[in-house]
Amino acid sequence: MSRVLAGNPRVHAELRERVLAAVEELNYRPNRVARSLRVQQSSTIGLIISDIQNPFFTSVVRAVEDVAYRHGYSIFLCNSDEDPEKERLYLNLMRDENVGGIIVTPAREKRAALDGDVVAQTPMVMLDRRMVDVEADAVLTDNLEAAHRLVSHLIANGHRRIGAIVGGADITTGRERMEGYVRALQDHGIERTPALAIQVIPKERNGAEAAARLLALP
Amino acid sequence: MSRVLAGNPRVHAELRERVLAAVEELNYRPNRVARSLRVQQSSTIGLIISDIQNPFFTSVVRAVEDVAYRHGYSIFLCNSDEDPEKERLYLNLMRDENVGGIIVTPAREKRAALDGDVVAQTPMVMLDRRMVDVEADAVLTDNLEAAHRLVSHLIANGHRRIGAIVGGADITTGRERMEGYVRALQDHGIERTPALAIQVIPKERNGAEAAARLLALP
DNA sequence: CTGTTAGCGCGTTCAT
DNA sequence: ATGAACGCGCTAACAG
Repeated sequence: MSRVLAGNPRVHAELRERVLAAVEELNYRPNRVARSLRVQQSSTIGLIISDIQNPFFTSVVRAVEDVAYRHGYSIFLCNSDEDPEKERLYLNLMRDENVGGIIVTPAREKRAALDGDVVAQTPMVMLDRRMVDVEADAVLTDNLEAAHRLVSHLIANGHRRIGAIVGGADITTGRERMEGYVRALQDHGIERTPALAIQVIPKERNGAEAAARLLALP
Repeated sequence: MSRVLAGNPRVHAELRERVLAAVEELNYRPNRVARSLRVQQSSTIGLIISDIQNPFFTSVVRAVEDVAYRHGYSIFLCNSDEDPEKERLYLNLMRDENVGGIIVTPAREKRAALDGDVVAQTPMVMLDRRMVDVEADAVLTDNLEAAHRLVSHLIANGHRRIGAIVGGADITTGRERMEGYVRALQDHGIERTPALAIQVIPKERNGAEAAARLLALP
């Protein structure tokens, strides 16, 4: 039976027919949990997102789910909510669930210590941000360059008093974008006003508060 | 060992210590797949959403994930993308994964036939929309009443030419809201202009197109 | 080509 | 209070 459903070619047509008939008759469905236990792997990808309400991450989720679906995989979604402790818990959980792989947008650059070595046991890819102390592939944008160009563009248009709201210094994106901002100002000989640059944990609410603070400046 | 970790009280303190020490030493982690196979249940909730990029559903996902987390459950997320066939596949998948329960926002009122009876085998709750041919609890809003009040409000403010863009007639929300719209017009003796009421599958793109059509009307 | 068997890692039951 | 054995449903290996 296993062989028939697995598409093993070395089975007689007649036997295959009989098995398929029985499958139909009993509307049998293979138990994925048992299968997963047996092969020590599951057709599931753990997706640990740092903020499920952030539209950027939403489109990530959508895209990942999309190609996973096309390949017969499904998604174990976790929302770390920018909380390293929750992230750690979920990372361990994914390992314990035998997922085929993990995609994570790390909440911080330094990861909290993991129970055992999740990374060694489960394929993992980082997205949008990195954990600096973990050896794994990552898909990233060049935040420094992007921020630098952004600020340079404003300067070219005659602006001199330029603010910035970016992620915390302990998140790749925040650190790099801040660096791009600072360098662009330097490169154009503009003096920095520290109060104009704010770093927050990247949630909508924090950004709004920071913006309000900037706008209230004299 | 199993007894210790399960918190079974009938085990000697000294033995418990020894077990705990070993657990620590080997940093042992229970295998959730094996557990799930054994108890025929998992601490996982299947969440089948009809459009992951819709901010309404995003907040649903967030909320569900939140309370699941607090109870030690995690989320198996699926995006049916308003496609009944994908929904059917995922419903079956959730059953095959032995999830503890399913939350679904149905893509259509009439569900496609399910392989076997998923509903009989797995607790299920419908959210925002119903499947009319499935016996299960549902958490809903009163769409008819809401649409009725909305339109009545516009009428009270002097408007007479009122358009509507709602979900398809084969989705609970679409059907009910349309009914509220129609009734409100009737109740205030306003003649319906059929071209003003459009029903589409509720995706951002469809809504934008419909709006453009409405605005192009003479 | 096909039937049988072992074992994945648990929780539970049956004996102590 | 604890150890031993069984079986959840599957796949892979082994034997015919």
